[in-house]
Amino acid sequence: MRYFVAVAEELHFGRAALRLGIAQPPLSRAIRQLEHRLGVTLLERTSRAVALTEAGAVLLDEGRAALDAMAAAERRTRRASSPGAPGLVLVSKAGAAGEVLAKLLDAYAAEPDAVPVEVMLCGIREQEPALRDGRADVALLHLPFDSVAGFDTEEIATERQAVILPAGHPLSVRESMTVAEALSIPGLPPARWPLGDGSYPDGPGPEIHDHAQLLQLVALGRTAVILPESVRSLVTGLAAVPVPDAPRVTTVVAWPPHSRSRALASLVRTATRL
Amino acid sequence: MRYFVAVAEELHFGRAALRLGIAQPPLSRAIRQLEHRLGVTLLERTSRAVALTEAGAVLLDEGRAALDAMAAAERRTRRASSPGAPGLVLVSKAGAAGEVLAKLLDAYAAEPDAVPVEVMLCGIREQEPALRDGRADVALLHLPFDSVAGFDTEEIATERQAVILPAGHPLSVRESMTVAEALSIPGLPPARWPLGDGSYPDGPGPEIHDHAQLLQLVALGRTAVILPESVRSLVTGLAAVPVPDAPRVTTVVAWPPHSRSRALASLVRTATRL
DNA sequence: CCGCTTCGATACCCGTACGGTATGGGTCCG
DNA sequence: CGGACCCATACCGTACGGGTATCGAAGCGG
Repeated sequence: MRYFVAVAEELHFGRAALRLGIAQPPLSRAIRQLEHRLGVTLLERTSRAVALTEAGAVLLDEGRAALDAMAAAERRTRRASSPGAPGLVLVSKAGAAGEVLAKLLDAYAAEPDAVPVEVMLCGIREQEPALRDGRADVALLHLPFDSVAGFDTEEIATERQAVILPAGHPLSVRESMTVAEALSIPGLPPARWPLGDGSYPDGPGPEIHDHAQLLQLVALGRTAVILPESVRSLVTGLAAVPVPDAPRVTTVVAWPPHSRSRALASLVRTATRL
Repeated sequence: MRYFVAVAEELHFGRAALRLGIAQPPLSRAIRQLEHRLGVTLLERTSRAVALTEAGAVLLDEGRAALDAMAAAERRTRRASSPGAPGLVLVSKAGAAGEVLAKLLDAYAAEPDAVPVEVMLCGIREQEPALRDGRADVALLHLPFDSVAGFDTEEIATERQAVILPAGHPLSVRESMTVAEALSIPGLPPARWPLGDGSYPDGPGPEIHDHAQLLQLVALGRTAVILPESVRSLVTGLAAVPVPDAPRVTTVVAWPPHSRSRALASLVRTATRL
């Protein structure tokens, strides 16, 4: 399965073999054997190019999920033993959910059955994979930006959004703005967020990988951005103008649905009481 | 992984080996190698008994999920090719959701991009595993009875519940009943539904596996049961008395979250328009 | 138009790792 | 104390995965 996913992603046996650390002929053979075992043609090969068939595309999707599940099994099992390891790994976007995160960690630490929690801060669009492949046990996600597909969730906070501007910007004296106004501030093109597949839409604004980078770009006067109001408390030197017509942002705690960890259940219970 | 799950479920190397179709010594060795590779003790063995460690319990959970994902990948890939196979497999509880199901199938069949749909009817608590391991692509579930953990869902219908009685039962002339009344009808002990782990609670009523069996038991005057009103249309010879204080039942369509099938998306879109 | 390059498939060889049988050793029971 | 039970160890054979060398088809440039 690892072999097939590599080939399907590279669409090139040579590069896939390199990535897998094996030679190309065994890889070709392995894929042929897989096709034979399934009774299905997964790849259309010409001597110049490789293309996925319909069935191949299905197996790429499903196979990725299965490999993630396997990796998750291995990681979580390793962590379940070894007392040095943290009891729970919580993943959050760097620079987001600061207040809520601190409150949650404090409240949980005060619980009688609390275990050590490791906080893992990562970029945008990195939380879901981490949760799926077992690097993390629980995440703080933000609706409607993040997708919660396939996870159990509990809402823990909701807040309005504001447009974040460089301090002293002429518009920072405004009482409120509309989304349309915030997206068309002269000289401050809106930042571009990654799409579902990791690519970026076209446009004049900078490409964003995480919140720290984003807020620095705002401070430098290169962009403006609509974000939950609470980020204001994270950085000085930025102005925030409420945007009433932007959707409210809901912070949710999310975890893999089959999890039966008592520590996780306790953390979630704490979160719902915030 | 298959080997470990077998041993963890049987808690007996000999039986597990039998189930796996291999001899016992290679199985012992395989488990030891797994433990060594993970650097974790998974099983506490004495010469008389085998017990799971904490880490072993984690691996049993996660490993089951991973094996399901692998099986799903294999099944869905096989079905994605082979034009004889149905394009979608929809699983529903036998005897439930009759009207909604028929309406959904009709509406979907009228869509321009409809593919053949195979309907798989199964017992209670069988839908979730079927969806997870790829035997089915989409399910009709009923809240709050079924758990939708780990699936994407869309609501398609909601209805009141009624207590289903043998025709001619003295109470069948009532305009309505309370839950408390319905659960304590003399001579008609409430049926016992399976719990999450497949076992049954104690009590006088019969153990239920599917709705067909249940309705037959009602017709025979052996039990009474609170069910969504629509089941009344399925069977003649039964009476239904509304139970206003029972929770309303919501029928949802559920599917694995990572699915990207166009046919499934179309079916879901049809369902939401019902 | 012909070589050269590119890329997947084939042929062949080798080592390892998996599966099988036989047996050992600890524990509980009669 | 012997026997039954059950997991571990020892040993052996084979089959499968991986490596190298090479082929054959398809673009592409001179």
